[in-house]
Amino acid sequence: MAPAPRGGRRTGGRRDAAGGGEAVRKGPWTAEEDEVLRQHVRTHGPRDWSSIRSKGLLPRIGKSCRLRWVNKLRPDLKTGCKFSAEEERVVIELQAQFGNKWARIAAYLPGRTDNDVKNFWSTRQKRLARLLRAPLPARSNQHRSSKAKAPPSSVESQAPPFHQGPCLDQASFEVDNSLGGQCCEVAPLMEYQNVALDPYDQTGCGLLGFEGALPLHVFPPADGEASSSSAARLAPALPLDQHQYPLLDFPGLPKRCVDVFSGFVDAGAMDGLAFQELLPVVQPAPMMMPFFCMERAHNDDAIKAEPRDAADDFFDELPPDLFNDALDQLPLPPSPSRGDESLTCRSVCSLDEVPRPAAFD
DNA sequence: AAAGTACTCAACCGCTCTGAA
DNA sequence: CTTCAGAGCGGTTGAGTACTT
Repeated sequence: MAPAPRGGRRTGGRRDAAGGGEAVRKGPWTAEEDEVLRQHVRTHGPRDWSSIRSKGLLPRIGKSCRLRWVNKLRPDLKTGCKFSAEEERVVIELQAQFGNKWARIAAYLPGRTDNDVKNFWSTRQKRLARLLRAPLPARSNQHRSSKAKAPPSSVESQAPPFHQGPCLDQASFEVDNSLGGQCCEVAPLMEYQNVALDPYDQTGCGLLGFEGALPLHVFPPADGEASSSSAARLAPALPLDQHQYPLLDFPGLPKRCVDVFSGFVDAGAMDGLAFQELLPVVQPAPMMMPFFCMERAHNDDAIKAEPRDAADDFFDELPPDLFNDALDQLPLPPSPSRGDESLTCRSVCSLDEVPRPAAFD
């Protein structure tokens, strides 16, 4: 049953000086208005929104008509169902890739609109902020400037710098001055989120290992591996022996989720979002964030035998090169100058220079 | 049951982009 | 080249609902 129409804000029309004095209606749409709009689209297609008002069909501005169609009336919309875990995963992945380009992200989610994605992300941010018991950060210039004119060729061709994790605006992690004040780039939460959610893992095993306190690299598929998203791997950006390994305390994790001795978390024992949200909370110190080493269980028959869920099928239906494209676009961090690679989170070597953990070979 | 809080989502605003004149 | 209007996008708001205390 469809929920009762929500009360829109600023209901009631007002005079629109630019519209020739005719009252412009705002606020919630009625079923009659929706039908008029549908009829217009049937006749003219989803365009000429302004003509709806100019022809006297509806006392709504074209902008409002377009929005109503795009967000509510389009026949292919998934209405009334929450984002699935896989949709969440896609959003997180693509948000890390594209930033707050909701329309672009929504293009990868059939039946979802930019508004849906935006609302989902906003809700998620609030939830995370609450979990962190910290207010959302003051809006960064970086995000404010999303509307600022950027060189067109660079905006689309360059993904956000690796260190500019968009999630939470890096809010909750202060610079760790214990590293001599040199580590000025806070490791983006998104990296951890990505790993926690294991967006490349199609095995369903959900095993995530934590081994250190490093940012990650995404490895391209190794030779001979299928050129699919599942071949992507994450690995520490720096040699393990260059870093201290913090003792990790996961007070919030259900005991059954953590194998204390192996250091692996059974992410499958809790839903992805909860696990993901827990991560920032349980980190003892900013730069002591553990990294999570992807454990592709190629050889684990038991894991392979686990039934695939609908989430996996969802990914199967995505264009096979979707994530390859995304990975291809991951910016290569600048090559480090010798000797300072341990100083900053982003001072990591190019992918080719990153040592592949033996576990992946 | 009431009050408070969190969540969802529709719809607005302001701005940028784009193409036609 | 400039102007202008329409389309599109991202940010924000606030009402209604769900959940918790």
